[in-house]
Amino acid sequence: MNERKLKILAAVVEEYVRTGEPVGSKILAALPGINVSAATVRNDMAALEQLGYLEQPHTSAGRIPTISGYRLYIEQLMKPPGMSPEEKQRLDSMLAIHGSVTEELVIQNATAALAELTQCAAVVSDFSPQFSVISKVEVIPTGRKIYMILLITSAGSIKNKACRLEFDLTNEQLNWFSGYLSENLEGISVADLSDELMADLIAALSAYMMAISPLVQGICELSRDLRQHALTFKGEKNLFSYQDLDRMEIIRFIEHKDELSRLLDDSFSGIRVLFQEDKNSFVIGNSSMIVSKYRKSGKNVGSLGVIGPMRLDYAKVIPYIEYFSQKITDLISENPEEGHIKKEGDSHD
Amino acid sequence: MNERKLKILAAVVEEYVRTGEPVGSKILAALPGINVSAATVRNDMAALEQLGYLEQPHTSAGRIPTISGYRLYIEQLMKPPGMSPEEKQRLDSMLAIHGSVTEELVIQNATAALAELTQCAAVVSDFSPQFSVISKVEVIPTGRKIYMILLITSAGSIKNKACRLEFDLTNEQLNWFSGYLSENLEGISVADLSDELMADLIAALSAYMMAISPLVQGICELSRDLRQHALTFKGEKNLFSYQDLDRMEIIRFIEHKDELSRLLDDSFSGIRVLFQEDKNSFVIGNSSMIVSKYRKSGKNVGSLGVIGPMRLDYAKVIPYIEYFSQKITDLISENPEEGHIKKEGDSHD
DNA sequence: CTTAGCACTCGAAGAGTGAGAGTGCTAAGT
DNA sequence: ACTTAGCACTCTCACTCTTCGAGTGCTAAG
Repeated sequence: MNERKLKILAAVVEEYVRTGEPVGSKILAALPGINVSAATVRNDMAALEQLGYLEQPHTSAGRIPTISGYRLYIEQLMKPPGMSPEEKQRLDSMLAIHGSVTEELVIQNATAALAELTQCAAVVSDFSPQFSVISKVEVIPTGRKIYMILLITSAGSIKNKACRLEFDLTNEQLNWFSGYLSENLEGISVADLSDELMADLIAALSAYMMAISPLVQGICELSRDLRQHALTFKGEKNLFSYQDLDRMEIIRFIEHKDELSRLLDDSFSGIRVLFQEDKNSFVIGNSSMIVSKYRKSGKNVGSLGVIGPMRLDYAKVIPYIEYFSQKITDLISENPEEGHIKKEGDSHD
Repeated sequence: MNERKLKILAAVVEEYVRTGEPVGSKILAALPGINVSAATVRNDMAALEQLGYLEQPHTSAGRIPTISGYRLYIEQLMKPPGMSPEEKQRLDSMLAIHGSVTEELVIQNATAALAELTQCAAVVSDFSPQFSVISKVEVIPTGRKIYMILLITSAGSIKNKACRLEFDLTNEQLNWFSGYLSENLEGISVADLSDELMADLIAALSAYMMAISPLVQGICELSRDLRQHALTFKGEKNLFSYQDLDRMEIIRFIEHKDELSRLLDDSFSGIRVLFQEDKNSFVIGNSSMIVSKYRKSGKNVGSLGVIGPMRLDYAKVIPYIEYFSQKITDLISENPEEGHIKKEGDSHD
């Protein structure tokens, strides 16, 4: 395995990603940087095929990279072009759409930006809400026996739910209930909103349950919402533009969020690239998935990534993902020394 | 244009919708209800082609309906099977998912249900928020110079936005501002939240603007959000499963919501069916779009519909749309006599 | 170790063919 | 006057056959 073989492998990957056609020895020999004849390239390619990095769709076609080929390219061969300050600024401005004040917005914006930039589907599994604290609980009558429950967290996200009661509450009842909730829930960490805590709440309120049961149930549902981290897709429809991804598989993939979710929540660090290694894998055939963790004050609190065709400009896309996950980490981390929410236009280096 | 020709046209439409193959005279002649020979059917089909209701993909193929053919079928020929009480109940239960307490939820659920039932994309343009009233305005500090503005309407929808100020407000300032907003905005109809009203607000607060300008701006944005009715899609991805719809066109269509929005807001009554009449139309080729208005207390306040292939079981889908739009009308109308929010399980006939 | 030369392989694209589905027309039947 | 059987005709689809060319592996010479 010499230098030149690696160079040829890299060239095959890049050329195949660019054109979508199997790459032949003639084309490679003509490439700058490869200063040997087609015959030599052929010999090297035969060796690379032997090693499992390349394959031939059929005897008289060029070579295409195998999964191992892509792996080797991504891990050792590709040379991501450094990002220019202008580019960084462009990315930053995409993050700041509508002045993302809350963590949730930061993360959602970053995911949408990633989908847009890469023309792939982007996905994020955010369980940072679990590490926040209930900062406010309100019950607001909105007319006709309907009451709105609001839960606001320290991370700035709002959950709400409307409930219909059998009877209207008196002001006194409302104030009491509202006060009780504030007393007992505000300051509690979301992770501690266990079903037991909810059961306690229900027990404590049992005397009043007849009247307010839908409200209590609403609160339980909201707390469950908060605890379970949501998986969000952006730009799924980008996937449908790629010829080499099967529509049915895409739909299956999008609809089975649970498997994806399990995978994203796996603990790992750095960037991870996944392919459909075997037919039973839930990853879409001919697709690749690149995921990265982001952190909040040192703890892993979510993963984001893109799903696209295997023929992907990894040298461009991977740095984007790295940049975004680092950026999210900076923006949502609590320690102002190591990263905090800054205004658009500030520099981040 | 006699009875039999109409029967044949209907049969061609139904058969073509079912199989996707051009329909020949032999198949038609064999159909129950058509008791003439294939030759006679051929003569009639030739006449229907002359009249512009049918066309031949090529000389030796069967006939397929033209747009006019579909139109005539939809307007006069199809016989929608009446919905059984069980079916109505099934539809009703789809509407009640998660006990749709607010109008917004009712409408969103109905749209999702429609997409699911028809396996098409469903779309809704809801401007009912314009006819509701601001019932509550709150400003809630959520830490670190961040304040959350909440707008709640009488229809039960919540809009919120987080704003970052330069400095923290004192309790006094917060109470004053909060009170001022309640005083001046609560009870105002959303339709009246004009830019002028906002300008007045800004003028009145000018003395304090330095400190709270992001908040005021946030309010303006929220009021704009409320006034402009959102166009929502559900199940867009269903469209990608249809062979005869072009992916690129689908994407173009979904991304250009403005044209669609213009069309949905057009005033019309009853059900409207659209096809791609000419190549410049923004409607997807080979697709059809069926839209219907729903009302609130007599006023048109939104439209919902489905977008699917032209080969659609109109006799099934159109009644669904009619039923849902009527149901929404019932559920969101204010007059309890003619329709009001009822609990799941109640009857609606 | 590299390269030119060459025979070989195999898919893509085009041409040719037969089968089959469907038509329009004509002439006979009711 | 309308319906129907019969028939010649048309045109696509699926299939085969063939050619073309890109790309290969191997060999032998540099």
